[in-house]
Amino acid sequence: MDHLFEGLTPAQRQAVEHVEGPLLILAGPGSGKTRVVTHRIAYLLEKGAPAHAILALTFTNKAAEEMHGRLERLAPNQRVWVGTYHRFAARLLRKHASLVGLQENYTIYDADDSARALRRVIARLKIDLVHGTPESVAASISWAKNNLIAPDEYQARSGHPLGYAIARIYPAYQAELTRSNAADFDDLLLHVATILRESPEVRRALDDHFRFVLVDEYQDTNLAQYAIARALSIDHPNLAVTGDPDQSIYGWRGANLRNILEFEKDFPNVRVIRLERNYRSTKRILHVAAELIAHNVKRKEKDLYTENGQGFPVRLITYATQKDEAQSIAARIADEVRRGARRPSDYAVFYRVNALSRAFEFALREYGVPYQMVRGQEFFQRKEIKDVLAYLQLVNNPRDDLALLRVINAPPRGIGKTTLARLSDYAVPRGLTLLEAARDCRTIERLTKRAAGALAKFVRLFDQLAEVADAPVEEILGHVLTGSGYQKRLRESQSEEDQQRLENIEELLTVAREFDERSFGPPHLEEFLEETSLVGETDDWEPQNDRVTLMTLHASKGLEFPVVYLVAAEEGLLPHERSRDRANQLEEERRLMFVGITRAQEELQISMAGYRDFRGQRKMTVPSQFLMELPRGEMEVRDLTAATSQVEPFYHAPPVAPAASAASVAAAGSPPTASRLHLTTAAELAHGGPLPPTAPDQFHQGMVVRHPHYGLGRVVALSGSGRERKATIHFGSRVGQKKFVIAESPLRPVKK
DNA sequence: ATTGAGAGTTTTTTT
DNA sequence: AACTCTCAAT
Repeated sequence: MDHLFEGLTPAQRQAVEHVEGPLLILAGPGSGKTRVVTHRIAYLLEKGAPAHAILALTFTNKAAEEMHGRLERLAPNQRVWVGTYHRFAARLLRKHASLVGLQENYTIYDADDSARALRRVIARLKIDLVHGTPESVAASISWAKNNLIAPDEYQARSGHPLGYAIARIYPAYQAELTRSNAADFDDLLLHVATILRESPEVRRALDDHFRFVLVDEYQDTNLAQYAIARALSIDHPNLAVTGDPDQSIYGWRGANLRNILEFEKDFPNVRVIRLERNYRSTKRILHVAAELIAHNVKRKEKDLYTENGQGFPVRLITYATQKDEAQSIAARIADEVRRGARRPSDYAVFYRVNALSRAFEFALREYGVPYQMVRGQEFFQRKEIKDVLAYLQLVNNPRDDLALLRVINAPPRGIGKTTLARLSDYAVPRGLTLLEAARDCRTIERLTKRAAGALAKFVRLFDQLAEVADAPVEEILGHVLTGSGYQKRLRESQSEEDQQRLENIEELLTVAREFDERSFGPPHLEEFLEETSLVGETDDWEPQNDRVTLMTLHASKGLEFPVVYLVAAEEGLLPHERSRDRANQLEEERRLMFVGITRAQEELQISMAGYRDFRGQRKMTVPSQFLMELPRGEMEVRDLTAATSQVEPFYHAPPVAPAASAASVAAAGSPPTASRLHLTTAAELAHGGPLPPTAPDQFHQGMVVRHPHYGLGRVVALSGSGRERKATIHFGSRVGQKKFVIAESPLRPVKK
């Protein structure tokens, strides 16, 4: 057990040894918090706590993975539940869906889906949002949900012009979700909190099951999340939370600082441990951070200190233009890497908004420096991916009207606006889903013959897909792609864009295949869908990739890098213009900058540009007010407004890194493609032994193959792995579909 | 019903 | 600048 305490300070050790009762760990940046938490879990396990009794909740997938990885090294193969709040809630909701009027196969709507649903509701209610947009309504509803205000409890606050509209829209929106058997992100938390409040048996059982609950980034907890953690810690109040009020940057999502500032009131006998020693940064960096954050009024004073060296002065640089800023940074990185002083992965560039990444991507590519951009969601947000996933969603949950609307005319089937309006007019008064209504298409008088025919055909497609709903996900996906004609349409298209879409769909097939391989027992469609809606692309960020990291300040939380470039420290961006009016929002922006600064281990550069291009316009900038709050004595301040850098690219990326071409933009932005494909192949080689005469991996979704007896056919769907890999082939209408185990079949790919 | 052109708008941050 | 939405032409 000693290995768990090795190298820990007394304070850290106390935290690790704490077993029973509430615990609050106030951990400054770089104070070894994750280490303490994982060691404590390992300690609990060694003390005999069963793994399933431990629940660790994080805020982001990235944090969950980090924790899980470290835990795996300390205590291998222990099945401790480590995951995000949303994932945990999604699982619980699966089990107890009926308590809140849902079925276990409910669909999770992402922000985009819920915006669509909301727009439909607003249109149906014929509400004219005089002083507002659907987005602002969505924000208000989200706020209400995060604060556990149910649809019927929502009261228009005086002075809120949208209030009355929202008081009408919110219940209707919620009814729409329930009717569609769907939950939005906020619902996952709200529903679970409701279940825990209204069903004492369930609450007690879960409280009893999860004896030890840990919450990371507690300062970012909103009321719904707080209610969940609290409800699980009543009979067994072993709730341990870690957090740092100075790093609370999710106020806009309903995070309530109160939760951490008053934890001690909620749990009177709480043990408070402060971790104030910083192991990460140099003295100078830490000092700059401390000076900045001291300007916040609403905070608990904290003494950050470090035994690390002074380090280099923090650089504060003003460039002439955005282009100069990006180019000099790229040039400097390229130079240091070329000289062997550092590796690309030592560097990170942080910006306030994603839109700023472009200039840096461009410059880094120009200098041949490999980079990876951490960007939320992206992959799963793409049109073609959402379309294809919507088919799966509909198969999984036929009540999902939104999914139906998305796919019913993608690819075009001649089912347009008018037909859908008529269908909806038929469905709504009868309480039918759109799919059910479509089944009645022959009896709906107002529909044209043509429309009815198209609908009937779609229903037939759905029924065919429903038949394979229990197959491995990759196989279902295959049937979707062929059956719907989606893949065919893209394949026949001439446009470059559609070819890219095809590749993205290939990628989705790979994701599905990996999911199938990873599952214990038969893969479950609904689990796949849960995973894809709750996991952003962010999670593909690989620290071991030797690339420069580009990310938003928000995404940087919890990470550390030897060299940090914090760019675009300008008024309107940092602090962002939308947070200037309210004092506490301004403080949150300051905390955001604090988070960014404290990611740096050895070197930090903060920069701004005199001019910045934004939305096509070039505008003169104003330095961030935060810059005035930094201690100039520690810093090297330079104004390069007059200078313009003119350096040739000289560093050339190693072969693994993408070359500078149009295609590599995507590759650099979304590393998964190559690595995923590669990993799958390797795994299969290990798994399947010597390869059969026909390598299963030669077969791809949609390709043409030859069978000695049946002749030419096309691959409809694939599933399984290694020797087990099976292919469903369509040989034309006379023969129909046949399924083969590839390794034992005489099938051969046909070269084009 | 579908497509294409023009107008208008935009995301701050994430699950 | 890039994206979405609306409206008119096919």
